[in-house]
Amino acid sequence: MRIGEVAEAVGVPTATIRFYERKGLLPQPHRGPNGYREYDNSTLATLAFIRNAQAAGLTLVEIATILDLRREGATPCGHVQDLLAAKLLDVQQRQRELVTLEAELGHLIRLSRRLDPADCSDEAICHIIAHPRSPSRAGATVQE
Amino acid sequence: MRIGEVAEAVGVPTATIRFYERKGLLPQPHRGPNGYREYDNSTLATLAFIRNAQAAGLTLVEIATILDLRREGATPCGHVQDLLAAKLLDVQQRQRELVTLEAELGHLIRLSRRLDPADCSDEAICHIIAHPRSPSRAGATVQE
DNA sequence: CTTGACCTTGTACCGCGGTTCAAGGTTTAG
DNA sequence: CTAAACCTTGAACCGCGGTACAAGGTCAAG
Repeated sequence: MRIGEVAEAVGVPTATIRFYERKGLLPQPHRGPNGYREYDNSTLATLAFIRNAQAAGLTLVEIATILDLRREGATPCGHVQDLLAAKLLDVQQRQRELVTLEAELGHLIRLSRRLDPADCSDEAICHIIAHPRSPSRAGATVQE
Repeated sequence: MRIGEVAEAVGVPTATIRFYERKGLLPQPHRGPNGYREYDNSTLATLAFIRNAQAAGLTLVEIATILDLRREGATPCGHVQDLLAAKLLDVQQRQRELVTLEAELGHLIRLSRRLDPADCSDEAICHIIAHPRSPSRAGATVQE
């Protein structure tokens, strides 16, 4: 198969397939006499795997480590278990941060309904914001 | 005050202060005879505002729109209310995505305890992954 | 023989929020 | 006088996951 057919079959742009190749997610494919990349069905399987792994929240670098293990002949299942467990912790941590942020936003929105814009001083820029809840107590800085 | 003192007082690198200036978050400051930036207390207030707004999950571009309104002489409170309301929806949407992802990860991890690595075929790469839950039903693609 | 669809490569660009580096000028303490 | 600590500018770089563009080669249909 040529790259366009693979792209069509998997629903991914050809540029993305070349990008994955550069990143080591896909092996260097055979080349036809014209220099065109030639793929077989295993490439479709790998691309499908990448999609599923992405859906599980894994990064391309993490996915690459799995594919590398497989190419070395190992069974990457143990490594995958580790990655998934770590990812679950990440996701739960992120959830906690978002819950904190949600509470903060709710707090500010409720506050904004009590405040009169006429009272908003120039120096405060906007008096709705500038009401940090728990100044240093409930740590967990959030970056979105 | 010079940039280093401001940085010290607010707890932000000097490079970040110049970066904010380039992005329009801070106005062009007065310059001393040596070309050094000269700041007054209003800059400290603006930087504190930026920190609080970031803690509320606002992006620098969003914060800039607030500061711009204030510099035009307007009271940005209404705009801030809109931003916070939109941000709350974003956060809640993201939470839903993370709950879905958490469930998916839990599913895969449980699955991995039932599967024997010896059964993992080469072509599947890893049989733990490749079990998409609700193939197209519970939409909400997650990008982390 | 030309047109269009496909392929090749290398390179630059996107948002996001900065950080770091290079090459110089200034000021301050000893 | 000299060294350290400060300041200036412009520019490149980081991770992340691609996307886009330019300039060319190849191939099939009409």
